[in-house]
Amino acid sequence: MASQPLPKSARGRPRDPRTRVAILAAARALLERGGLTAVTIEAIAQKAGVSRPTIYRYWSNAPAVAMAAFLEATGAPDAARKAATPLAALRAQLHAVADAFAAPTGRSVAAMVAAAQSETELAKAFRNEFIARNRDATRVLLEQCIAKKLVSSPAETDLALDLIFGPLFYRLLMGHAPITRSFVDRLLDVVIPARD
Amino acid sequence: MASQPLPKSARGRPRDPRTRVAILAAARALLERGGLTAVTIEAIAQKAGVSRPTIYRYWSNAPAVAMAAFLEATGAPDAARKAATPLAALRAQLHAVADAFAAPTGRSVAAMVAAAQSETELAKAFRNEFIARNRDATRVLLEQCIAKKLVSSPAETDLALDLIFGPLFYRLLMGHAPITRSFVDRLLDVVIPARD
DNA sequence: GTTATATTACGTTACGTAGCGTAACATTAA
DNA sequence: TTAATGTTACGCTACGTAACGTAATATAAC
Repeated sequence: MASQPLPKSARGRPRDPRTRVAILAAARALLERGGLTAVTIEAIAQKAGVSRPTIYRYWSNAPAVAMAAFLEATGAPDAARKAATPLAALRAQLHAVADAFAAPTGRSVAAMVAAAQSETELAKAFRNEFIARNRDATRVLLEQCIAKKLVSSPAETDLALDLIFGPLFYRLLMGHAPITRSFVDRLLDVVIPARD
Repeated sequence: MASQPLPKSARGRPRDPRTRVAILAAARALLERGGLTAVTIEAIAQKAGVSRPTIYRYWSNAPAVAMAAFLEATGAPDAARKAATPLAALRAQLHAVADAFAAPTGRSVAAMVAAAQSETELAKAFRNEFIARNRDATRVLLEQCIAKKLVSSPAETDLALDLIFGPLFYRLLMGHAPITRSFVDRLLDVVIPARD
């Protein structure tokens, strides 16, 4: 009897899950230390104890690996959970963003923004994952604030998001001024002044 | 009488001014078409009709040439000259920025922001020239508006500048929404609401 | 003035290196 | 038997530099 061909994923030698993990961990470490230019296939291979061709069997090029590593290391924002009010939650979440941007992670974020400028696929992945994640989480909190009339509601939520995240990324990328929690507070004072 | 040694620039064969011009023009053209990755020393050399070593005698690497070409092509902002009031001038200048960011020039700006992430020297040059130029020009107009009480004065001018340029760069780099004149207008409505 | 000489710009050629992306083949795990 | 992985080996692009010769200009010596 001719047996049905098994699905690809079940035939042959399975991928060693440690391979993927090792590659991403190596890429992440290289990214944080030396920026995007340090993330070469050769360096990843050596650091991860994996052969170069194997990496190409997972991703198409070095920036793609870097992006995957970055996105996997960057979970959904969750700093706002134990806040009492939506406004406090919003503030807490943006403080967390400021902290991350000011820390070494910030350099990785900047590197990914830079990488996304030259490759469409990377740009799409970055926008749909990292940017959207932060924007959406903030949008939810912002709309809760509006619904509960905790703030003078801004004309448009999307505009407000640009007014909040724009300056944060601007400082991150230009480096003309530090990214602090008080900077976030002053931004919020302008964009969504507390009611009364 | 032992004559003083002449300044370096007066001895020997003078540089052919066309060399520098040709290199920068070639770099600029390559930058606008193919982004930063297209600006290689080899491509510049070929397009400019100049040898590779000659380029290295002027600049240390390809991104440095690209930055020089970009900065030379980007003069000081001047769109605000024939405006009637400081507020109109401010608006006109920022409309010009929006137009530039929405045009092919915008891609060059984004490419330079990206390049500035990996090299300190480039970052400094970019910040001190391009960013400072735009910021300073806008600051002057903004302070005129405040002095004449045309707007509700923002708490800090620098914060206002971040709130204006931040979202513009944010949209340029992320590409999640278009950069239009009405976007500028809505930004200004929030950051410096017109008085009364 | 005319002629040497120093100095600098530029081209040509060549070199070694890094990193890329791919192909061929052997080995290993299911 | 099938597919994952390692090993090795290519060819390619671009880099950055070095060596050499020549062109252009200024200064100095006569």
